[in-house]
Amino acid sequence: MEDLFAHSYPGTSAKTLFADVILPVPIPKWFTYKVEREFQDRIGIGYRVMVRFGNTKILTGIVARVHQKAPEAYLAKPLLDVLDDFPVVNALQIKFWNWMASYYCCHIGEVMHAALPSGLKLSTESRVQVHPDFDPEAPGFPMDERELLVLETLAKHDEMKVEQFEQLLPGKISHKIIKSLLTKGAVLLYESVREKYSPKTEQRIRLAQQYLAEKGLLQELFAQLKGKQKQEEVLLKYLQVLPVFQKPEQNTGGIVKSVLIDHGCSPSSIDTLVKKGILEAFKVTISRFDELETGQDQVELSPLQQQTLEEIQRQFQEKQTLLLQGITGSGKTEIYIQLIKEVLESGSQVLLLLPEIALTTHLVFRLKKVFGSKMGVFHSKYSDNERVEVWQGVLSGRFNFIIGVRSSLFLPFDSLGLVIVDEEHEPSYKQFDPAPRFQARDAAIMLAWMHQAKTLLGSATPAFESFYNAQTGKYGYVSLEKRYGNAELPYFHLADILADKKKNLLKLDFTRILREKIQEALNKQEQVLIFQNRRGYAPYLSCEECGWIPECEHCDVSLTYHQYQEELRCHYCGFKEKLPKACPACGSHKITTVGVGTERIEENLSLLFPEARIARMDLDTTRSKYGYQRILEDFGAGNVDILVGTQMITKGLDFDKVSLVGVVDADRILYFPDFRSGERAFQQITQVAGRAGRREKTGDVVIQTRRPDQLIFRQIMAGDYRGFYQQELRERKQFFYPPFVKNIKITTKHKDVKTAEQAALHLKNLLASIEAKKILLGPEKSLIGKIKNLYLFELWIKLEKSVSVQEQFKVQLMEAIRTLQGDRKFRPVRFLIDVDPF
DNA sequence: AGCACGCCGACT
DNA sequence: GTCGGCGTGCTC
Repeated sequence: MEDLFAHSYPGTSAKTLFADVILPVPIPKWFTYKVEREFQDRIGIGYRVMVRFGNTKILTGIVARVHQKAPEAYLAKPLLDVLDDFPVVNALQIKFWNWMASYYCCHIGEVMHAALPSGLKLSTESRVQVHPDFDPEAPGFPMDERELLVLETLAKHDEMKVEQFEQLLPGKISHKIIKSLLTKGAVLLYESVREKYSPKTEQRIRLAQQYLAEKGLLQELFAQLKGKQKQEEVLLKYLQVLPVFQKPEQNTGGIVKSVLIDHGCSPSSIDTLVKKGILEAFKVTISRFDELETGQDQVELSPLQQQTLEEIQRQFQEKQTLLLQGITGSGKTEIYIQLIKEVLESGSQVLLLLPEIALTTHLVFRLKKVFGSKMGVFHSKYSDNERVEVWQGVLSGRFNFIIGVRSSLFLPFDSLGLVIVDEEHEPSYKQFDPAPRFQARDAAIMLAWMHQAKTLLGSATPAFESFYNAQTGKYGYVSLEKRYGNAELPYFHLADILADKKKNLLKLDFTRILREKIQEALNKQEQVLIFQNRRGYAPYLSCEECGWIPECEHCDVSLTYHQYQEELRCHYCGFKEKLPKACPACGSHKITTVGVGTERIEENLSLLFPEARIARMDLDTTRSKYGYQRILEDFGAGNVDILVGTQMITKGLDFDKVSLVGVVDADRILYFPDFRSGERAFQQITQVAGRAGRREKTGDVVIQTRRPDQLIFRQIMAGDYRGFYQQELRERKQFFYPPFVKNIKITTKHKDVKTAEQAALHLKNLLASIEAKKILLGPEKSLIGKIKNLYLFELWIKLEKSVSVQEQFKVQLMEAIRTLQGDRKFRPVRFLIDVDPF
């Protein structure tokens, strides 16, 4: 009987509901909470809920499942609250999170943490208040001075955050005092929750209704205001901007207050009129993004582009994923636009992933012109509020096309039709830290698959894995390269650093040929790009007498010299130190800089070419939200002759006047202790070289190296990606590197060297017994052996390329780590797992 | 991960 | 004696 009743009124079901909640904690579990009656008919998958976790913490979680099965092993706690009227996360996303957690060996809570903009995560603060029943006069417990101090301070405010007491009393003592006051019943401790997201509002002004109804009143009013010139002015201005008597309905929306002020009205007079009840002030919620009309920008495809587009469409019929190889400036953008248009017209959503630094370029403006306000941009420099608005925009359907960085994979899409990953070879698609350490390109393919959508990977110099997958037929492949000749390839010059040095021709790190080419370009008023992949002034300092090098106290790295602040800094833990006047080892004053950073190159250039206008673009000069854009605009406008920069200059520059590109130190890219260094050198040098010469002009590229005889340079110069690929592939096969094996890197972290190493060694032994074709390497001290006083050891696993083997292996790997952590000796050791590491 | 609880050294 | 170190266990 009861059940029948429950069926007809689901909200009053007699059965208790339970919710499995994902919480942002690294525990490989879902947590089951009881759903109280009041929440039963407004809960479901993807709702945010507030729960008590442990004794004190209050957390925001996401509901992953609602069911009726009470947990057997424990008593479920009740949900404290359901935060939304509609789900903010959909079931597909939860599926995606689960995949990511299992593929990248992390906890779903960590994925959730990365996925939700923090504006959607509630923060709780512990607050303290004087207990309402507390009587300070009552003879009760004796209070000591510190307790009285806290009570006194508290009495002045009606409530305080726990952290505020830390200023009053040093750190941890305040905790104790509050605790003792709590047991004495003098104070009340509670968690207060606040929504972090706040909508943007705008102050508006309108005419009070009564004046609108009766015209006579207004005339009277003007008579009254005679002599009050400023106020009269405001009113006149208002009527001028908004002719409310012709169109009374327009008064409701009023005018933006700042617009009136911009028209020369005095803010105080406006306020006075509002106080008198003549004008009304009100607030409206507005979007943080400009509403743009969908542009009418027409895209014309060239015959080659049209042909390529058709080929892409043809291959998409058979393949889910497709690699489009096309050199920069070959017209990929127009093809993207056409594809996106078609998918949007069919009613599906589109996601275009870009590496972070490519996101502020003309490409975005171009797309904005075409797709207008239906396109959302998701930036890493966006504020939290802006991110929440993009999230909500996808949820509400306001945006059906998103262009964004790797984390835009997590936006709440419900019907993706196409995902494009541009510059798919870019290393910035891989997240290093913290978990989930995912590769956005690969995750995008999985996400697309879950949506039954297509993925298009675009690059001029594809990642080896992608090209391999295309070669083996796993992906489709379309090329957008000119077939005959390489008319667009610039003239390459290899400059031998050592040879010039011997002949005394190397001046301030510049070879003769590069100096001459720069001078030539300057004479012709053409622009120059100088590429140096190291920011700062100099990597490190060294004593000329004894060779002493300043090192960080907490990390196993040398300190970087920052000229501007005259200090030495650790890039790993933030440790700072004033520049020593004398060498602490031998007392010598001859401390010199070793190595070259962008700052130093900039300085050298200004010495070599005093008449040139030089700018620098690296992490340090582009930190602000629009810093990058400003430098690019300046360069584009021709206000700069020479632009020095890191990898950033390989992106987004598309200027006709660049006739010369210089690579200061190619060896730095080439000799990186990493199996991908060759690949990366090929990609980076090709990319930056591609900036030289456009359209009708052929540019020059000068590559400075100590080893000009290397094969890779000839391949770069010939634009021979395939040749390079073939040769490199043979090496990868021979030495068991991806794409022939699956790499997993495990890093152990502990304050004691021995323990860190032993943990890795024990893990290796446990893994050795797992049945799978594999190679185990290490443990070896990490490249940077110590960070923040924790020692790091690495274990590399090369696993056979079989999905089922990998899945099993990962499960057993997690088990092995759990076993190890059962050993008290290894309990405090942290194990970081990196699947497909770089 | 955080956080509380609990058992040991170095100070008023 | 207390304070505060950090090893240990737990979170629905």
